[in-house]
Amino acid sequence: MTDRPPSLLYAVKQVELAVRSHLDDLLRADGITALQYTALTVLQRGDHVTAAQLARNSFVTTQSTADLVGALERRGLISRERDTTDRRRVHLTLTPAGERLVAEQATPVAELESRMVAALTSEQVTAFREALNASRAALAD
Amino acid sequence: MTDRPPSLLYAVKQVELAVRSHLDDLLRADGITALQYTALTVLQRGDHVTAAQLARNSFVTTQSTADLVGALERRGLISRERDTTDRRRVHLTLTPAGERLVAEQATPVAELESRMVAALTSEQVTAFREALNASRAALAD
DNA sequence: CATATCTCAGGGGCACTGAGATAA
DNA sequence: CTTATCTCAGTGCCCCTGAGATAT
Repeated sequence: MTDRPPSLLYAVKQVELAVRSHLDDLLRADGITALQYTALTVLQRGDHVTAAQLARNSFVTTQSTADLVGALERRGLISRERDTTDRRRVHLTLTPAGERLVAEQATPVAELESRMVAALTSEQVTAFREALNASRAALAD
Repeated sequence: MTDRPPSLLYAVKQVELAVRSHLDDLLRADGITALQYTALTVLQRGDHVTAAQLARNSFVTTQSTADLVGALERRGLISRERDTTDRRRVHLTLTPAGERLVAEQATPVAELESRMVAALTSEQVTAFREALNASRAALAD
């Protein structure tokens, strides 16, 4: 009976759990979760995102993102605006408070990432990033 | 304004979301979640695991794993046994039904993993695994 | 009519805090 | 007395299915 290595799927999950745990610690004072923070950074990178796009991008249903969006709106971190040309769509935008929160956390979050890959060379980090991107692309329908 | 690459933390989360989505599809017929399946594979690899060990290994509190363990016990997939020498501990073991479920899913899950890294060479897969392990180790307290 | 987006209603899983019982 | 493990109670987030309204 040879000892198989633990699966890559398990390793990915383990890293994600560790990241979430540390992110939740950083964000506890702001009263938001790691997932909510991630959504804010997505909105910061590209404006005029809708809830449906957020859902497709995260492999979940539109309904699931409704909770997320609702929580962020209640906290005044994002605003919702009906598209004037396609009135089914509701665009999400960071409020000034949302922008501020993301800006304030940028440094601590970057430090967390640096700590995560501290044992790797910059070439290894590049390869790591490419492996993650390839994995994500391969599993996207 | 240079366009920073999306963070590694985000890339890890994206891959985890994709994996979970596919795992949930595979496991829906069995009535368990991706996280519950992961717990079963941990128990398969090493017996005599306790809920507290499971919690520490997953960066969550003991209370959080209580729900998980309870759900798996209600489904008859694991059994709980009080340690005779240290009677605070409760060891978790796969039942025959639990063993069977993990065995039946081993092939589909391995195929999912193969699909994920199909675009990578075996050397790149090895490097990927090592980067994941290093990341996990760096974030473990 | 078919498709896309969003919403409402209900339910289960997962994680937290806080508090307590038991045992080492 | 201190520490570790487990349990109970309560809360909120996340995600699902199913159904429906609205717009393209």
